[in-house]
Amino acid sequence: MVEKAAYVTADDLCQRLRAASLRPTRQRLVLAELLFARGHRHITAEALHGEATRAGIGVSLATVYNTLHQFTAAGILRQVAVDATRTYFDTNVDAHQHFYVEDTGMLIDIPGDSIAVSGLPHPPRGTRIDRVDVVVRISKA
Amino acid sequence: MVEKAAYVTADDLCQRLRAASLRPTRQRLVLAELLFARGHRHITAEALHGEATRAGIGVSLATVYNTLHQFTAAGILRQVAVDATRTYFDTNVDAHQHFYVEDTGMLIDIPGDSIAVSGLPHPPRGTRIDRVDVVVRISKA
DNA sequence: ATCTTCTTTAGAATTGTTCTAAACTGTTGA
DNA sequence: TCAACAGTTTAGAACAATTCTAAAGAAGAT
Ligand SMILES: [Mn+2]
Ligand SMILES: [Mn+2]
Ligand SMILES: [Zn+2]
Ligand SMILES: [Zn+2]
Repeated sequence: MVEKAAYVTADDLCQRLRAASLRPTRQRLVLAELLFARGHRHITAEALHGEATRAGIGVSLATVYNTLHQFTAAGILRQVAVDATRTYFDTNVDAHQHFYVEDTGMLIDIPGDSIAVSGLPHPPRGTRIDRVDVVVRISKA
Repeated sequence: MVEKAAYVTADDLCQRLRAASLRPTRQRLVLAELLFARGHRHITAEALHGEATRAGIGVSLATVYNTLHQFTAAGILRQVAVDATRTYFDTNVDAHQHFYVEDTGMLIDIPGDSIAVSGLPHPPRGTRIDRVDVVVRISKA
């Protein structure tokens, strides 16, 4: 709901990792900084690996995947399923929805309090609702 | 909206293929029958290939993929993106939404007229909305 | 029948992701 | 301070889903 402070210190990130019982290694700090230092992001593993590499920090792709999954398990990231060919990770873990630009593969947040879904039938007996995802697919013109 | 007749004849299927400028080959007819002969289905390429093979008809996996994509282009199938690891094809092309059972990978239709999404912001200028997908993720207990 | 075009297919290739096991690093506490 | 242990990283292999290639086969038109 409330936007995070624009600047996040290395110490902040350290805390966050410790809180998740993750050792603050060089790799995790670099990735955490790329992910969380400036506002929210929607990014794929490959893209994040590219950024780290371009930034001159050696992080293997395996570590990027490990880290993204650990962060997701820790609840500081979430996955968004919009396209069968790539997995997006979202640094915004508040309830919210997405525009998906099919031409470019870009995701745009829709604040959680702007959209309402009504008329949901009961889930099948023996199941409970984990989440309601809304993806608004848009394209040029 | 209206449910299709329970029985679909081979001739029906032929027509449908011709209407899409697709030659009614043995393979396409077999796949069309598996897909459309009895109510609606949500199925992956691999699963459909398995069914065809088990039914004793030789259809290559490449042909299954080709056919599913051709049917999708023709508007008699649509794809559903719920899980990054597999692509589901849906024989129900009317406006409707889904429950997704995360434990089993099963999809369950939610009639289009039961759910309403309100409060959608305008799409970014220069884009138009193609579709609004709602996925209700559910799991056991 | 013949020709043309469309279709099928085996197998290779590609993509995105996960696994393995060995080397390395952070943390702890003697 | 430093060994010892547990947690972490990584290259590379493996895997799963899907697409591509190019050659052989089947359909429709004449
Ligand atoms: Mn994949
Ligand atoms: Mn895939
Ligand atoms: Zn988001
Ligand atoms: Zn459906």
